[in-house]
Amino acid sequence: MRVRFAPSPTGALHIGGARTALYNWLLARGSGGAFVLRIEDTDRERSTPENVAQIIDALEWLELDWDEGPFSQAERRPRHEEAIRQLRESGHAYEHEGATRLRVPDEGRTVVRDAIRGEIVFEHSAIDDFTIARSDGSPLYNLAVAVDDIDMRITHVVRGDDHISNTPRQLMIMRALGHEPPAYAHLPLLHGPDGKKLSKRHGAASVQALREAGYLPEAVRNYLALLGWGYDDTTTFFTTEELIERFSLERVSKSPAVFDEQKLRWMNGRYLRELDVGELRRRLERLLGRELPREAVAVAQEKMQTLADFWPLAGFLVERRDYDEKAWGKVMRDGAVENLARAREALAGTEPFDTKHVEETLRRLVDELGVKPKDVFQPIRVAISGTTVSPGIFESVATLGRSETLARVDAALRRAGADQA
RNA sequence: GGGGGCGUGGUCUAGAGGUUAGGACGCCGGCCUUUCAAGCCGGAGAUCGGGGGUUCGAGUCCCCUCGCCCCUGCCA
Repeated sequence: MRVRFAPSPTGALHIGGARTALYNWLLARGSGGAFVLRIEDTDRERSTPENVAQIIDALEWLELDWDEGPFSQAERRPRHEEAIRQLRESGHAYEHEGATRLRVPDEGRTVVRDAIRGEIVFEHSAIDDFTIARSDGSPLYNLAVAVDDIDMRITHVVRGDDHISNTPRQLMIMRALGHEPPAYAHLPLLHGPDGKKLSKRHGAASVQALREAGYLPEAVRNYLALLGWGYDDTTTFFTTEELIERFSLERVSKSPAVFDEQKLRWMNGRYLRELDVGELRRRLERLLGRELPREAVAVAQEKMQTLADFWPLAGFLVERRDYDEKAWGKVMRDGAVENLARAREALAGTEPFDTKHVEETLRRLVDELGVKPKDVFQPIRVAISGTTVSPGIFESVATLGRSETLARVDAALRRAGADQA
């Protein structure tokens, strides 16, 4: 099996393209075949080196490696011109106002045998003679694709649904050139929440945006695999090996799917929690560009859904930050300040200062004061984290350490005192 | 306009004539409980786009219809 991913470099790779690449890659890896990367850059205005680099970058991040390429379609122009010449000489194409058009017979039909949709019939009467080369001689999309797929000995063309209508044209070119076409499979398109085909206009849905938002490539692969494909009625999580083994075109659905970031977040959280702390720390440090204490990472892990969640949730374990005024106002009232002062005394004597002993200390204090747990815990939480949401309070306090915890509590007590005065 | 594709809860899907239409995300409630999550338990939500047929029986087969999307470019 020889498959290819042939994006046109129009900017960041969006998830629709990423899914097409993934499916092709799964097919190649599952069959022991080859995955060819070809950049469709014959439109010079849109194809910039930066855009090409973005695609390569996205594929690398997704860990979808290719066996051949990247080939530049533009660089194959001599071969395309040769094919155009051949078509004109054989009478399959003719010149019209300087451009070259393929002669489409009025009679007959071209049948596309699609692995996902079955046979699709196109009556030739509905297809006009179409242009295969501009008047300056440069080859156009349908010609270049047909020639390249033949030359690169592609056996299965797996691409988006939006190419179905172009398929009979490409088939005609291949046959006019004397070649048997490969097999085809057209994937349902990915739509935005507005129901339209996904494009750059739906901004956030690019691979680079997902990376920046803190998603894991393995989670993205799993999620993307399920957008348009299903294995059975219950399995949701697949290792990449399982995807390679189980993926098949026969089970690809026919209807368009809508990208749902909430579900991706959920799935990403599940993958995140499976990571060992060291690995999670490495990934966080790479994303945030700074070193992080292992303990802070361990404490935050169970509450993160994306890597980007770490800082807002647990950044206070790394550096002090300002109080959230709403949180302060809500918690630092009634007996809160007094409870906080008592907690300070108790923690000052806690030995050793670990999670277990911090918990014992604070729970004992709750008993002594005869208040509800949160009357003691929340003021501490606000004092050390600045807000009402944080990882577990005992772990947080222990991770922060005695001196830093006491310093922050003291600062909060001073502020509370100033408030009253 | 012409051609093509698609239509199962808000979303992703299972279903290849006989199931109380299954699962997942999200949502609601409960448990847990130190906040928020996670986890566990439970719940609401689909007359399978609509209408006709065929059949003892249709989401599954046939016809019609509606809706959405794609192509229709000297873009890809």
